[in-house]
Amino acid sequence: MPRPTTGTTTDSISTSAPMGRRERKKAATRQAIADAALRLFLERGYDEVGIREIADAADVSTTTLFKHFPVKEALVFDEESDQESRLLAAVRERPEGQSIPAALREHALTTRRMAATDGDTTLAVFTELVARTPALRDYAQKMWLRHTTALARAIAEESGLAADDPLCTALAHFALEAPRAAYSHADPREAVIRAFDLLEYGWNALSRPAL
Amino acid sequence: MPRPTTGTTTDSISTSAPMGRRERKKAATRQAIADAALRLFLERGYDEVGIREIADAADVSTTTLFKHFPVKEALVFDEESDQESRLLAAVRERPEGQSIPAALREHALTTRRMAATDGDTTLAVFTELVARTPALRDYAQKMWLRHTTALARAIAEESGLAADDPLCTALAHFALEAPRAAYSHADPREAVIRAFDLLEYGWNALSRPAL
DNA sequence: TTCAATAAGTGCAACAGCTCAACTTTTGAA
DNA sequence: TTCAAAAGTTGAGCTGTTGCACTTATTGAA
Repeated sequence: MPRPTTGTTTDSISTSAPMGRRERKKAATRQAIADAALRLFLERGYDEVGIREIADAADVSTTTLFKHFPVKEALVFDEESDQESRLLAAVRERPEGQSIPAALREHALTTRRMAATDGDTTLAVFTELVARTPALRDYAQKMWLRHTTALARAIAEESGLAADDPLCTALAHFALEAPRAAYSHADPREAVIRAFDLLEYGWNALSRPAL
Repeated sequence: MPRPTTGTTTDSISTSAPMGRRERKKAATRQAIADAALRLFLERGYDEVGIREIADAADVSTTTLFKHFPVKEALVFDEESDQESRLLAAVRERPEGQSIPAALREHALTTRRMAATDGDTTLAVFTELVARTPALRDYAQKMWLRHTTALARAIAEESGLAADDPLCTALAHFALEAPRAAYSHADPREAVIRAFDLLEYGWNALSRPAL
């Protein structure tokens, strides 16, 4: 998910704990690096900007940069844990009567890159950057897949199946893969919908063995 | 898929065309590189062996090595096109009355890493190498995913759906992802079976709109 | 047989991403 | 005030990978 601004800001973080000077400085450094990186990436393209250059622009050493971001791709994606929360919430707090796959479909359509370009140009440009850069696409995909386990657990709880039922893992994994499967289609949105149809029918047939 | 021998061999290739000296030498060089690489990898682990060392062992320059194999991971996996053929054949030549997902499940169970350690220790050791090395796991996965398009087309032909029906893409993609979804389970075999159950029910419900 | 075109291979330098070890500064608290 | 941990720096260096200029070997045709 994109960061809200590109300008150098010392954004307060949503945690209410009043962090000390130390933490604030650390956050500021991190932010400066991320801002510099995003600006350069948008200007010239991801592959055209090197780590050393970003470090220079943020006025830190490359070593420091890598202490804040484990790999180059991570400079682009922040807030991974927030995403996981939203994903799980989409399942847990879905409307009455909505199936789990249906909730996941909705979440996929509104969140992940499927969002129609509504207003926010910054977001649109950011999205385009990711879409155009294979390394970033791959990384984004892996990011989502990292949440498979948590999602599978949530699915198990919601459905009453055993926590380690392979069916839950399979649904979780496939649901997170769906946008990628749809990526190369003429109409990705439609492709996502159909992919979830597949999952929904299968799930409904299998998740209530009692019926 | 593993290569049959580790010893340096100038294996004849199954193509009947009597290749000239040039092509033969090229193939021999390639084989020497791959053999050296595999031997070293098995001895000391993938990450512990560098490109320069492999090139030395095969007595070629690193430049030459990269002319034969585009990336380090490719040193381990050969015969990618053969795999694709077998995958497509599994769908096209499935027994009468067997559904497409069922055929894919069977193929997944008998081929990819699911094979019980039956006899061939070389294969077992090779499989273990891949399983233990994240970079190789990822690469193997990408390899399979590269066949999504071809598989989707085969599925479309066999089912009578439109060639670009998203349902075919989705099934193809999910079927190729299934082993990975199952990877971390206590009983991966069982997990693969259940994952394909999900796909099979969904597919059967959706692939015959006329019924 | 000769010869030019082509492909394979070489050597080396360089770049990009990333890590390591040793060292300095800042900071929070005792 | 003191002191250990955390944050940051420096600089060297490793690894995968590429570009470039160059040498050979093989081949198909003249």
